[in-house]
This record gives sequence, C-alpha cells and structure tokens, in this order.
Amino acid sequence: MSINRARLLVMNAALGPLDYRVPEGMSVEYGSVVVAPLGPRQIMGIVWEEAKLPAHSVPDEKLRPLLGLVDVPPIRAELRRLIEWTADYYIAPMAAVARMVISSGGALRGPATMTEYRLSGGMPERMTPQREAALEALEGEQATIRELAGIAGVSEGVLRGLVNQGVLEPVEVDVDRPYPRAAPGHAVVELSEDQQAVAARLVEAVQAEEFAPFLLDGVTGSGKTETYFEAVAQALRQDRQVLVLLPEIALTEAFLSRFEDRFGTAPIVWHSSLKSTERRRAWRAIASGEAQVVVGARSALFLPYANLGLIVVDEAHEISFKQEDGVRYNARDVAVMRSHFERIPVVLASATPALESLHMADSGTYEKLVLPSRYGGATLPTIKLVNLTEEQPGRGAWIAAPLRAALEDRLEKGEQSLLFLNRRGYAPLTLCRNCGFRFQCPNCSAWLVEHRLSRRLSCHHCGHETKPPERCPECGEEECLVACGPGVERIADEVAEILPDARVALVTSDTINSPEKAAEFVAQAEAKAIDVIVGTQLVTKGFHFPELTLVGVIDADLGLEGGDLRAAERTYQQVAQVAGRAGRGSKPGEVLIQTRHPDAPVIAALEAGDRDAFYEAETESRRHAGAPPFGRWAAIIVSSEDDSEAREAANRIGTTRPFLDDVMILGPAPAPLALLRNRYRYRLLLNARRTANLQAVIRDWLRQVDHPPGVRVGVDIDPYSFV
DNA sequence: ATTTTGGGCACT
DNA sequence: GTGCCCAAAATT
Repeated sequence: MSINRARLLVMNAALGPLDYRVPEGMSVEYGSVVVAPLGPRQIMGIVWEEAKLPAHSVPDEKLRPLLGLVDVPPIRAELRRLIEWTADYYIAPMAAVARMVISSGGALRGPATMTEYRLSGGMPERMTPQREAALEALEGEQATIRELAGIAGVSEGVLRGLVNQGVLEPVEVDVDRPYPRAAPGHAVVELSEDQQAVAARLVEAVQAEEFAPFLLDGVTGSGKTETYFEAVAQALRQDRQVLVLLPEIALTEAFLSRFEDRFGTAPIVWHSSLKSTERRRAWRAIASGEAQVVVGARSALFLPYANLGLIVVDEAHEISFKQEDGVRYNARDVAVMRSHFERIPVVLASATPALESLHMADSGTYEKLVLPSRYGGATLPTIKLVNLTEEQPGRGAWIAAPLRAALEDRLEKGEQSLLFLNRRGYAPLTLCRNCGFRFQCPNCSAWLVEHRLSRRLSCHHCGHETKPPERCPECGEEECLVACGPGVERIADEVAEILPDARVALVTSDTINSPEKAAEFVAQAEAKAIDVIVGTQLVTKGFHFPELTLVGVIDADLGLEGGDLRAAERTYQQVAQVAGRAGRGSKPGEVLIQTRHPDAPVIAALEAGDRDAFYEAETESRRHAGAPPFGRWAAIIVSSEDDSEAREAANRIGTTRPFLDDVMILGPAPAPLALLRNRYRYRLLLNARRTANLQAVIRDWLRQVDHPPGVRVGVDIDPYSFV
C-alpha cells in the first residue's frame, strides 16, 4: 500500500525539512502551499522535491497528515530554483528566503473581506488624552484596529473603546478587488534616435522570451525610463508581467506619475510598509497573473509572479539594493539570476553603473546599450572644483566663497540651486566645551546626531533618541554644549544667513518621509516656489527640475573616509548623480565641488568629466586589491549581547580557519561598529580569488564550530558596507 | 521558534 | 514525593 508523502520546506529557519502524509481527498503538487501540524501548533510550508531537499527519512507510520491546502497558486519551479540558489549563494536558510516569497504570512489565509475602521466624524462622550491623540492622528486614515493603533501610537484598547462609542466606524473591504488595467498604447511618446534604437532592441528581447541581460548605460537626463517603458509596453502587449525595481520606494512619486502618463494607470507598488490588506491584495494579484506591472523595493524581487516577462533594475548601481539584515542578498544580482531561471530579459539601468556590471558588459556577458546624450538637446553641466585648502569658509561655515557667489548669482537670476551633503541632522557630534564630554549612543559605538528640527539627539544605527539636556551630563555645566561639524540642517541655516530672501527646502528622509511629502516637494520645486534645495543622497535620485542650474557639493571627501572598499566608486556615483540634476532644461548647468583633495583620482575624474578615466583607474586599483570583479570578498560577523562571549566565539572560529592558497582570511577583529543595537560584534574578512569556491569553504568551516545560544554568526557574501 | 522533557535541587 | 527552575531535545 502506498502512502502519499509530501516533503515540506517549512517557514521557519530553525527547522529542517519535515515529511507529512497527504490525507485522502487532498491533492498537492510541488510548490503547493500547505498548512501542517507541528506539535500543538500549525505551520505553513511549501511542498518540495525530495531530491532537492534532503532529510532524515521518517517511517510512513510516524507521519502526521497535512491539515490543508492554502488557496494560492503553487510556487512555480522557476521560483523554487531561485530560492535554492539564493540560499546556497548567500549561505542563508532556505526557509528565510522562502519567507520573502510568502511574505504576506497569515493574510494569505482567512476571508477575502476584512473590516477596516475610519473616523465617523462623531465625538466620544468623554475625552481623554489618548482619545484626543487618536482623533488627531487618524484623520483620513482607514485600516485595521491594529494598524490604526500603530499609526496613532495608542493601544488597541483605546480604539476598541472608540469603536463602541461609534467614533470609529467599520468598513467592509473586499480585500482582493481587482486593479485598473494598464494600456500599452495609452500615450505615444516621442523618442530620440538613440532612444528608439535602444527601445527596439529591448522590445525584440521581450518578444524573444529568452534570458537576456542588458546594461542600459545612459548619461543622467538621457531618458532611460521612457526607453525601457517601450519594453514594458511590449510585455503588456504579450500579456506578461513586468517587475521594476527601484532603490528607494519613498521617492517613487515622480516615477509613478510618469508611468501613469504613459500607461493610463499607476502600477502596483510593493514595499515593506504596505498595510496587510494592501499586501495581500498585491500578493494575490501577482500570484494569479492579474498584476501587470509591479514597482517595488528589493523585496518585490522574490514575489511569486505567475507570468513574468521582464525585469528592470533602475538606478542599478545603488547600494540600497543590497539587503543588510536577514538574508544579505544583492537584489541587482539576484534579479539577473531570476531572469536566468525565468528565461526572460533583465535591464540594469544606470548613468553610473557599478564596476562589476560594466565589467560584465565589457566581457560580453551582458549586452550593453548606450544613451550617450541628454534628451531634447540639453547639455551636460560644466564642473569646477573648489579647493577648500585655499578657499576656507571660516569658522562654523561650510560654504566657500565661490559657491556662495554662485548661489547669490542664481537667486538674482531666479534660477534654482541644489546643495548636496550626505549627512542628516544638524551636526554629527555634540560635545561639552567645558569637560570634553561627547554624546554617545548607549546601544552602539557611534555618536548621537543632533536634529534641531525635531529637537532630538538620535542614533542613526539603532534609532535611540534623547532630548538634548540643559546641562552637560558629565560636569553639570550649563550652556556649554557645542555642535561639531555640518549636517544638512546646518547648511540650510547657513544658506538662510547668506541669502535671507531665498526660499530654502530641506530634503532628507526626516522631512520627506511619505509619498505625499515627496509629491508636495516636487510640485513646489516645479512651480518655482523653491530657490535652494539642501539635501542628502535623497536628492541624487531621479528628480528632474528644468530650472535647476547650480549644484554645489558641500564635501566631496566625506565618502572617501572610512574603510569601505567601494568608497571611490560610491563617491563618483553620488557626485555624478547629483551633478546630473543640473541643467536638465534649456539653461546650461554648473556644478561646484568642494574638496580638500583636488588631486585624488576620483575628484580629478569628476572635474574632467572623464568617466572612462575614473573607471580605468578604479579597475586597476580593484585588480591590485583582488577586489570585485577580480576577486571576491565575504565577511563573517559574530555577535552577542555579551562581549566576551562574542569575542570567544569569534576566536574559536578564527582558530579553526582553513589554510588555503586561493582564500585569504583576516581577523577576527572588533567590527568597525563594535557595538550595534546592544550587540558586541567581531568580524572576519575573506578575500578569495575568482577560482575559489568561497561559499563551500565558509560552509565547511562554520559547520565545525558550535556556539552558545546567545551568539549569532552571520555571513555577508559580496559585502558593501564594511561596518 | 515554540513546546515538551527531564535532571538537579530544595523543601516537605 | 512535589514543586520549581533551567537546559536540552523534539517538532515529521
């Protein structure tokens, strides 16, 4: 008698594969999402090929029966292979990768209608501080009680009280209602000759329905988006889905309106802060094939598309495509692998491609498509250096005379300027003039950053916040705390001093923290209601303001400090991208770069506008260091809340290291951020030749070592951040 | 991850 | 013997 067995990949990283009996009347296939009993509990799992998920065999009679089938399409083989590849490459548990696929968790089960609540307009019988806060915060919101409680910052009990009094009214929502349809022919866009040629090649690739990786290399303002929209349109005509990955979903507003202009409706947006109903609706539409175009942050890459026909990674050089916690994957690289398994084209679009991507294109692995000039005859801006060793801005100031003069000139002419400094807040360090005390985060080895707008000292690593005290906590002196160094808030103050009449907009993740705020900012800038924009890296991305003619880089040397192996490349990309905001309309742009190292190769290449020279120099330096693409890096990070426990575990790993010709192992040493979120961290670095099987080395090595329960050992393959 | 179990120990 | 705490084992 044969018993129908099913091997499950269960959605829990601490558990191995588990076998179950498929009960009479239930039919499952590979990829089916099922619910299984686990002790007294239930767990979700995916039915997997036994051969691809080895497990200790359990006799038939010991198997418990599956409880039920989740009503979603089975996870397709292409995606199952991607889950396996990702887990294998990044040395992560398969369950952790599979969770990114399911990602909608409990929302997948349960009913298709849901009760959400919104303010009815009524008032409670008795007003309390919590109720008052809730009434204010929930204006215009509609969500579940749990989500509303999160938004309002009050407990769910408070809101249930308001429901009973009729202040919050229930609304029945059809969770899975359909999305409006995008029309490939909604608007016809006029493309330049270059754009047409590139678009034609992409359309051809979409038609071919085969794996085809492209590097779309186009200068800032060359119209990359409009060009790949033609490939999107072709996929729509073939009834296939499209995924567009964007680096920062907070500022997709501009992208969404361009998309709507072209296709008549906004695409489906996917990011980590979707509400559970939105998440379920999008997930099911994606899995059923109803979703046509999905625009998302990196997490959208692992969704179970029914019928994917094209992936676009826009601003593909952005380091935010690298996930830094949980499964540490690089969405740009995994996107190429997904395209490989799905047998579809993938487009990596950037004006400043990563050296790795450029190398793949030059070696013929990726097909390179070039947009060499700006759209509509706009010219690239002229670039000048301001040598800060000669032009010192003076104490407490950071804008040197030439930049100051240029700002005054633009204001007179009624043109817009943009100042870039990649530092949030007012000042990166606060200290006591009297005793030298420095404000440090209690949970991390980092200074607290002063934010004057919110009147807080905050840690940018763990989110710890305190109010700035009246007196020094060390010596008790009053009025002795001084801000050291500049942040964008301080630069905005300085601009207000130099140009008292200018309208200054501060653009950081602190001020532009919602799509609405982003839209408001863009509208103001386009309406010329802003004279000077002061911003962090947020302003380097995608904004298109025709009246913007001056870009000032406050400190081009910032990115070069610290031990990051890609520091030069990142500096080049950031400055080139922000420079690319200038002169996109009819008036030519000017860029002033403040630096103390005008002779550094990166800075010199930026001044000369010589991209090739930079990439050549950087290539040589990478070759010399055995860095990507010529060699590979990996980091092993050992952490624990107990310092000595972490150090001992790191040392145990260090003493069992393998000795190999093609893998160099450094450390263990305290990580640059030796304390992060209350965990002490030690790090080992591995530098491998391309020929080495780095993952196998690490896996075999770490398998031999055991750790106490509080110790976490994480592996970061192809790391970006070296903290 | 969560639940069950079992050993060691103090207390009756 | 019983209750309690904690670590280890099991979960299919």
